[in-house]
Amino acid sequence: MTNSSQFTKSLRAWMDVFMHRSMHGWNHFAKSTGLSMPQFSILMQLHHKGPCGMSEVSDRFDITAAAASQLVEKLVQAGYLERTEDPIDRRAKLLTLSVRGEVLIQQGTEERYRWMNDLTSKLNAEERAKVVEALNILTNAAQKHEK
Amino acid sequence: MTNSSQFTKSLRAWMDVFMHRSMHGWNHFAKSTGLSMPQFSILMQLHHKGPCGMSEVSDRFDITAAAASQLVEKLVQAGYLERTEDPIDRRAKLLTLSVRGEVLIQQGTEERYRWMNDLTSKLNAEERAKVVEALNILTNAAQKHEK
DNA sequence: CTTTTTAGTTAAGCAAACTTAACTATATGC
DNA sequence: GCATATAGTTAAGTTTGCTTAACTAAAAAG
Repeated sequence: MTNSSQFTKSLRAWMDVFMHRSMHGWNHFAKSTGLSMPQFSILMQLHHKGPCGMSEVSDRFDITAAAASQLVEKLVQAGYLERTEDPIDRRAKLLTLSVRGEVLIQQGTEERYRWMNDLTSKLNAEERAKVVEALNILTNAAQKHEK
Repeated sequence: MTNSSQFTKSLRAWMDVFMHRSMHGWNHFAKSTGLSMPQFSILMQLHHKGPCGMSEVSDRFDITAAAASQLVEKLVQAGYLERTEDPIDRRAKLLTLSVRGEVLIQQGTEERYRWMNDLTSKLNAEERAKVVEALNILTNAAQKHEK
């Protein structure tokens, strides 16, 4: 097998198992909190990208401004989000995760992380070191790639 | 920093960026196919775990048998799934991805994979080798852990 | 200063996911 | 063999996500 196809194969295998597992986990967690996936995804987005306006929500999830507004309204009512007026542009709103929202996402991440941790708990020190190094390489590459 | 907390930190950082990105990607892809996320998730499950009965779908997604039956019906109508009678237990149904369903999931995986590939395209041979090794370690660990 | 964009909200209505309840058909336990 | 449990379907009704359309308010353009 060529190096390149080995790379492809390893990437695919890992993505397959990891994505399947983590999607299931998030779904399950979202349900346990009483939030729908669209609602939950907005919290995730805020957590990941930081505060933003309403329009970024509708862009990101490819829904109308009306739909975004309604989803956000529910999250504000439930206390997961804070929606303040943007002082620079008073038409715009500034959406930020509330403490409650932040805690919720942390808990979800914790559960997801725990699976990874269990899974890697039987690795020896050398293997763990290799995993750390590779994940750092990937995370760096992703950050460069995003911007 | 201790080794253990370095490990935790690397794991978290990678999970955060990767999950956010891939969930967005799947959402987008599902929307482009005209399938809803619940419908799409069933196809993903079938792809990942292989053929199963109706009850496994309702268990897996934590929905009633009625809901599962209705979702599956739509997927069968759309030609993504085949629903046959289980020859051993004639009450039960055997759900399998059709060729069309398989192709759909392959396409989605392809897109997700392409992102990873772009992101890693600037890595040198040594880095790629490290990534391959680590992902193989993780995939193996996950497979042991699942069963 | 007036016109036009832009950001967001609200209301009405449709479509999809989901539930409960009643049902059919097959398998299992006694 | 009969009662009971299990696998799945169908129908009715609720909830939620989403859209379009009409709106308010502020910013930008002229």
